[in-house]
Amino acid sequence: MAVADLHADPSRELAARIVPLGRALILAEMPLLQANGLGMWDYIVLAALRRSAVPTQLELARLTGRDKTRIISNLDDLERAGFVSRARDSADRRATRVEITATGTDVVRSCHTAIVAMEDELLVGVPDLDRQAFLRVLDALTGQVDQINGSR
Amino acid sequence: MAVADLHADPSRELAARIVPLGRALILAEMPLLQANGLGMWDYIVLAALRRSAVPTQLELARLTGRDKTRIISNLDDLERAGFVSRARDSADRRATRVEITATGTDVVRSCHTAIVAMEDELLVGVPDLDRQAFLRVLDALTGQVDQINGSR
DNA sequence: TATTGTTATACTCTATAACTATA
DNA sequence: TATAGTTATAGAGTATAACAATA
Repeated sequence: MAVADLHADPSRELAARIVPLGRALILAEMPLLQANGLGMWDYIVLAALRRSAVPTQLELARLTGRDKTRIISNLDDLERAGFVSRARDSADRRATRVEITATGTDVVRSCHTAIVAMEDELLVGVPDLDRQAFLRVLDALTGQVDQINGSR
Repeated sequence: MAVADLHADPSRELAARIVPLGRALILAEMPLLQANGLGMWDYIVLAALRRSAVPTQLELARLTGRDKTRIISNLDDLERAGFVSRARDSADRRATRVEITATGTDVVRSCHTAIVAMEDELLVGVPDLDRQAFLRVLDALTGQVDQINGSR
């Protein structure tokens, strides 16, 4: 079977189609992030902080799916770069409040714009109705499979 | 923002939707594979062998995206379990020809059936036209993004 | 005693280099 | 000299355990 036919093979399962696509998308995003001095996890963390203020560092780790011990080095880097600020919570002095800075917001917005532009380029030949159906099914699948795996 | 809204957020990029879905799908497949005594890579290798006879071990590694050094332990396991057979190529005695056995075919078919059934369950509420559009866009995206990343 | 952030440790996965036997 | 398969080593990524400060 030719490589070109491989993806269109109806016998291939969803995971066999979706996982390689995810890998390829990340690969395509990498240079866009690196141009802004960010690693993938840096961007994920910054994007989460931009979407909504996150109470504590632990909550941020949970929200981004990153381990609480692994998110530390990311926050160290981001703080050193001036993209986030950390401060002890005055109410609960065990907790650390993380906030995105103005420059951090600029950087994450710049990355987001570049990524969306790249993705629009990918979808240039796809009809609008197909795009909408794609996103619909994508969200439906995510909801279903998260439910199976214990909702996480 | 509530967790349920997170996936439907139109500001989230494709990768941020697709990668977690891929992870979740693999997680959902795991128990089905383990029930047949297979790991994920075992299944990927067996499935590739079932799809088409692969000339050599190296070719098999390239086709499945596995490192040529890492596929060895998988083939060792699969051979020990009687799911594949290995034999030196008589024409080029450096090369090893790998073939799937009858029991290997049974096992991979059993896994495939279970996985497809699981996925059908996931898509139970999705209209046929949406499914078709989903797969269309999925294949289109894969083609585009592979092209960007050097077609591999 | 439990929890937040942190550090240290171990374990998995992967990539690279080096070895053998063939060509 | 180059290639297929193998082994050994080192690196990155992850999870687990243990610790200090606070509740």
